[in-house]
Amino acid sequence: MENLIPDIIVGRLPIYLQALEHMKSQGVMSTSSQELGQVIGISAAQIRKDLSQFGEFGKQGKGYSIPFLVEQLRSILNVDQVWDIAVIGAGNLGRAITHYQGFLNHGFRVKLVFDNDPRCIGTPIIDEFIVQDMANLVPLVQKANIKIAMLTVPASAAQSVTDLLVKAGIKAILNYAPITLSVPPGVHVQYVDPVIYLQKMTYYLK
Amino acid sequence: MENLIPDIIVGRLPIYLQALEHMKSQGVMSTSSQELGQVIGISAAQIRKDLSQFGEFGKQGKGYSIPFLVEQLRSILNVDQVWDIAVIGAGNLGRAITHYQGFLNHGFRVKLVFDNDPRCIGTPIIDEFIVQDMANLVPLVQKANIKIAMLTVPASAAQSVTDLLVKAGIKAILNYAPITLSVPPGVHVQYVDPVIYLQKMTYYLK
DNA sequence: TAGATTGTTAATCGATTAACAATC
DNA sequence: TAGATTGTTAATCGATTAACAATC
Repeated sequence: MENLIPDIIVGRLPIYLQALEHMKSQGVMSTSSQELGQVIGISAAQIRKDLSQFGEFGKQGKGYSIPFLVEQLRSILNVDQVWDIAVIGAGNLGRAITHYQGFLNHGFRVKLVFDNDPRCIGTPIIDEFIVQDMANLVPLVQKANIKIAMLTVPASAAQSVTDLLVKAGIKAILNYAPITLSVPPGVHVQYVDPVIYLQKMTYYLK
Repeated sequence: MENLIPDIIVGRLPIYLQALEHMKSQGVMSTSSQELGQVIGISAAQIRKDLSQFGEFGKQGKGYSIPFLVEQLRSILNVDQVWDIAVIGAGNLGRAITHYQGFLNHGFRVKLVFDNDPRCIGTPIIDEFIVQDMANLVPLVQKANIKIAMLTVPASAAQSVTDLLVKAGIKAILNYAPITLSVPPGVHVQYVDPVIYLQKMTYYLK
């Protein structure tokens, strides 16, 4: 039987991975839960508890091998492979995402870009990226076997586009639109509307 | 004495506000905790409990007046005013953010944009937006009395730029760079690195 | 009035922290 | 070996849910 890991723990794993990859790129070969916790602002006990859900990755008295733990976390998070992504909406944000180099080497690659604006369809974003007609979204996403989408369309279009994405077999949506999406069970959504995060901070200001 | 509200509750208020503003724009004048919860996927009990931290905004048997609750939430979140924002990094993402219309009417306005690339400094992003030299960040942010920054620089520059922002009096940072920032107490940081959110979802895929 | 829905209390559930034996 | 740090257990802390009297 599958051991069910709380979502809140899963959400911390990418943060651990990010910090460990940074240390690794600096040539640091090992760390402790204490040191890692200091860097990312999480208690050492919590890091050890979280990791213990997945195995025993450390050595008493020694801490953790960074290359080993990076490898383990990549495997746990399924980013020891490359996931193709469809970007929906070729406005300023969609194009910025398509240009972003930060996905490479972290498990992701933008493969298709869609828009419904005729002035935009067929134009190149970079060399190989031609903006596709949203009307062809379902067959093209299905054919490319893409499971992840990034949604950068206006709020007014977001739900209807989401319905298309679900129809096309998309299982994970990173949503930049300022609206809560309705999706069937088994489809994951993460919200990254900047306004939500800014308003969370202005509560504490003034 | 100030009543201390848990951060997790504060984080839900902008979601309530977003949904209520959407309903309001549709001409809906009132709602219940049940209905609102359905829309955003949060239990009715939790919504009532959260709101009760700040006052009594509903009427038994009737629910909540949407215009009234919107007004109250805006006031609680301090977005019944307009906050000027400094965007740091005039790359693809920084420029996309500067163009984004979604801040207007939600409490925010991009006021200054900075970069350190000489080929970029002095060029206009839109009519009134000239990219400013990062070397002038501290005095310009101080003079404009800006308290909120959005950080779109590479990870390698993020911490040193953050130190400048803190020096300039910035109290809230929305960080797109893939790195945990170190800030003094009283400075708030929210993380919106897309890779973190994508990796959180790929855990559940395949 | 009768029905609906709030605000709040108490019970449940889940997450974090502290502490330490095991051991590298 | 002595010191350091893990993995894990038990205790604490906090968040969510269920239930219902109050009342519009």
